[in-house]
Amino acid sequence: MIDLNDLRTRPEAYEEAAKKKRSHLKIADFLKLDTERREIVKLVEEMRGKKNTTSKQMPSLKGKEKEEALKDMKELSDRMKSEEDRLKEIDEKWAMMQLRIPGIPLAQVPVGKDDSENVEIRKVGTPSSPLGMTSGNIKDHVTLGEELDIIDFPRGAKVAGSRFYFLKGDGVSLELAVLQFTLDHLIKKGFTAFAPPLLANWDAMMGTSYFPGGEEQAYAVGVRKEKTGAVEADDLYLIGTSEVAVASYHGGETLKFADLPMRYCGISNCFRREAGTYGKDTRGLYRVHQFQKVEQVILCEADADMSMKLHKEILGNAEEVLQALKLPYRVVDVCTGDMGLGQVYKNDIETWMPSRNGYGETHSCSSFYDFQARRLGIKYEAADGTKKFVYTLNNTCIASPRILIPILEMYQNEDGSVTIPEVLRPYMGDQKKIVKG
RNA sequence: GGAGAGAUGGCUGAGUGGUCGAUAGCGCCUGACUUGAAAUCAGGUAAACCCGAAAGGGUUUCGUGGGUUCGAAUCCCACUCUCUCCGCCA
Repeated sequence: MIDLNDLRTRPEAYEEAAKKKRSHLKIADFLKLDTERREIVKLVEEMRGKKNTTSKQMPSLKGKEKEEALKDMKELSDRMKSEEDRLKEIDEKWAMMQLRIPGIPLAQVPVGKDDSENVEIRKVGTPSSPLGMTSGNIKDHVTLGEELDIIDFPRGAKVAGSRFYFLKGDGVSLELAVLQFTLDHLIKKGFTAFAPPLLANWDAMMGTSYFPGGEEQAYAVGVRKEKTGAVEADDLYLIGTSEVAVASYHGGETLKFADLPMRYCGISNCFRREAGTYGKDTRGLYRVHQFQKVEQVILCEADADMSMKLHKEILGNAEEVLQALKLPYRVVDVCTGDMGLGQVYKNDIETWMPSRNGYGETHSCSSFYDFQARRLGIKYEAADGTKKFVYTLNNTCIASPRILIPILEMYQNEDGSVTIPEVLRPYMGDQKKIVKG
């Protein structure tokens, strides 16, 4: 899991990271438990050693000798049981606590409490009114979607509840077009595409560091019985991103150095409960329970420079898609308070959305160093023969329907029609516009 | 969903209560022979963690989790996965 040697060497760095990431975990508490655990481990191992030694002699013993040995062993066995139970108890606590120890943000990451303190690092394109509009009669995507009969919110709510929707007719084609365009873009760049399982187990959710902590954001199928590990039903979770499945793909494996970096992308439906967001972004396609996403996932050697190089690469891939769609956007450095537990560096891309009269988050690019790899157990054999944990990164390449917001709104025309972005037309039978009727 | 078979080291495959981390073969490494290679022969060859400067020592691991036992790869229970047959099905 966490690099314990590193943690023991410089606990203050982790303490600071926890503070910056607004975690309540006290590293000192963990270290105290860690020390306690090591003492018990030592004790238990000594007892086991003694047991093993005697046990090996047992077959050669006879008569009185054997009887005495049996008596001793019985006694030792009883004492061991209670110590082993104590160890098991502490081990569980220790492991859960360890899962909450953060990755240390890079020095350049701005310190801040939440997304309001993210720092803009560049702006591409100029925020503007929709391209085909001269009047101020600008419609938002909800109105456009309704009038063009390509998005249906009321019926989505009827069938599944709030934050669900139907895409319909050209709305479906537009979504598939933008996904296919993006996927092709990545495949051309040498990415291997995955259509992963949409359900994942606890290990995958934990390994990618969504669990523990994010349980209430995931739809669960089946219930895990505490402790026994037995399952009530299926014990699976609907993934919130294909990253969960794709990053876990090589879980427990040792990779060949020559195969690194691995450039993977996943296309999948994504499911999020969005608990705790009541009343936030309730209108439209911005925050919905189910969406589709093309996600980039990178596994690379344990090298900071290589990781940063790839971070920029996958950030660039996403920017290229937005540029091809001719949508204005900006890139921000995400501050410490808005980062996930394991992330060491993170950029968001925010795309201009006229209805919000502002930028809205559409992409999220994260570097994890070995944080996920340690949880997932993904190693590689370095040139010198030693085994190291890989570094992982991921970034959205496109997420729909959220990206349909700027597309519909920026490409709307005076007559209420929507022009289809040129790069998407080949994926829609050269259709140029979405019109009423 | 029903019936059955199985899961052991990089691979194949032995092992049904004790000196078994585990026979054997393949593969791989080292050495000998050879101008070189092949073949042959000899030796070696799992991982994680802990203690140690090192040499070395210890613990754990035979699908996973429980249990029985002084002692479990081996016996019992549950689960997971794979394969075969039947049923159902996009």
